[in-house]
Amino acid sequence: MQTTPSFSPLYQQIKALILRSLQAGEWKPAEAIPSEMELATRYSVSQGTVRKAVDELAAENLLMRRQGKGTFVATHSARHVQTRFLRLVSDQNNAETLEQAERVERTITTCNRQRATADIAKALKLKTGDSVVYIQRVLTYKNASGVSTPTILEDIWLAGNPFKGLNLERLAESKAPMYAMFEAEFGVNMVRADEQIRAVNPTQEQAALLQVKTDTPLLRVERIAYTYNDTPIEVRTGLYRTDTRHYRNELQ
Amino acid sequence: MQTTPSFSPLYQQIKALILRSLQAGEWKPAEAIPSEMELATRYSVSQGTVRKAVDELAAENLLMRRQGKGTFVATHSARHVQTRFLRLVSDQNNAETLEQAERVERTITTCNRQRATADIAKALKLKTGDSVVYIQRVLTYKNASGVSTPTILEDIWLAGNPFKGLNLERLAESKAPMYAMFEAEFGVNMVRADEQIRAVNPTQEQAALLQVKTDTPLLRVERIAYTYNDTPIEVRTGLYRTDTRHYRNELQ
DNA sequence: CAGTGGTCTAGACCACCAA
DNA sequence: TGGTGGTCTAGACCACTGC
Repeated sequence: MQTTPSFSPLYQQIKALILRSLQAGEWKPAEAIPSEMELATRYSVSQGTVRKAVDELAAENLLMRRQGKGTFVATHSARHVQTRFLRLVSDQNNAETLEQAERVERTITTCNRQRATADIAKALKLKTGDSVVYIQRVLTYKNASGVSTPTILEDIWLAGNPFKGLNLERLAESKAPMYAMFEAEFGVNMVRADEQIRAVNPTQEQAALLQVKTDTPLLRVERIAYTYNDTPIEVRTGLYRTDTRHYRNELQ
Repeated sequence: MQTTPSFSPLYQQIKALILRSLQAGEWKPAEAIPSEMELATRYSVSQGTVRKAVDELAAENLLMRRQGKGTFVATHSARHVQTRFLRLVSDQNNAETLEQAERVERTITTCNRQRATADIAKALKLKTGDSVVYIQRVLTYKNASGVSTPTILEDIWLAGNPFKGLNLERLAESKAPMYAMFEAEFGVNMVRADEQIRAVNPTQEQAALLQVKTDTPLLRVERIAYTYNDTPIEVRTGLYRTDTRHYRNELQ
């Protein structure tokens, strides 16, 4: 054992190897990866070393462990993690709301291919003018009384290359959350995101889409989302109404 | 070894014992706790079991490990963790800004003892009418050109009991961040917090204190902060100007 | 140099799951 | 029943710190 080519702990090297396999798509989302013993023999290390590598990947939400069953590649399709990246929740955040799976309607208002502006290109680590997919959509929540409230307006820019063939039709016919669809249809797994939050007023057009007045304070949430290896792949600007909902955060 | 009175992993029991010692103040913030070997003999378990318990406490930011030196009780006084609970950062978030330690001026506008309202009491797990300390303050940032901008307005309610003797003078004379002072003077260590974020407009009074117009959109950040064992001990409502700063968040 | 945390191993046993 | 992850141990060695 103990190959140590460059100097880093063995388990970090194993972690990098597993990461590479994930990235290469050797194991797809929701599939099981080989057992700890198999990985140990494959990499010629002890089970404990594999365990530590897998522990870290599980802590970063790239893998999911299930005792007695195996270790699985994280997926956005699993029921309880669909809202992993959506921090806007109802003010009466009761079990009820979670049970009812929050009837959300997604309306795509725009979907086309564009040339990246300097800002977008920089955030996605592309060159200005490179092809990107632009999407605008509105999320509308329906409460128990049947009242519909447009609540979230999103402008989304996706790196063009990984999303060849994405268009309005394919978006519209997908009923799954967007990240679950990206994963299933394009093999793009969102793993991490940074957000910057500000309070703003909407423009005329934005106000119309959210059915609010232009002097309504809204949250503007600017997100950059990453796949494996810190590769930025999506820029997303969300406008959130916070009259009956709030952005929740836990500080540790 | 292997006592297992109730059923939970040994390392969880060890973790609970260490937590109890922290809570009881056996080891003060910034002090070293006993070495892993000492703890192992003290609790009659192997070093590996202690290690796993300490690992989890370190992951939760209750302990800090330093190779070759020891394991230390987390503190809000340490230079690089002073802003652990303040997520509002400059838009040009460069090294410079961090270096310069962001000249902040804290102005206490109010400090008195009050009877808890129903809302505050509930959040702090007290009874309506119990004694609480109320503080209002303004944080003003000074940039390199010497321009001062009042940026954060905070209303703070503290559980009365742990903060006996806290008054305007003691607050005013403390130059350290508030949580560092709480820790040093009252033995209260903030460990975790939940925040709810909305976009709002300020009232007349709030607008005056932040030197903005009443139609300026602001972030309202409602925080409940906890000590050991998930005991709520502070309710804090912040109003943040986001014209040159933003609330940053990392999603995983 | 001695003492601390960090890594790695090998092996035992437990808890959970499915067939 | 056999396979999976989860716990626990004992011992070896490494890397960092400070005297």
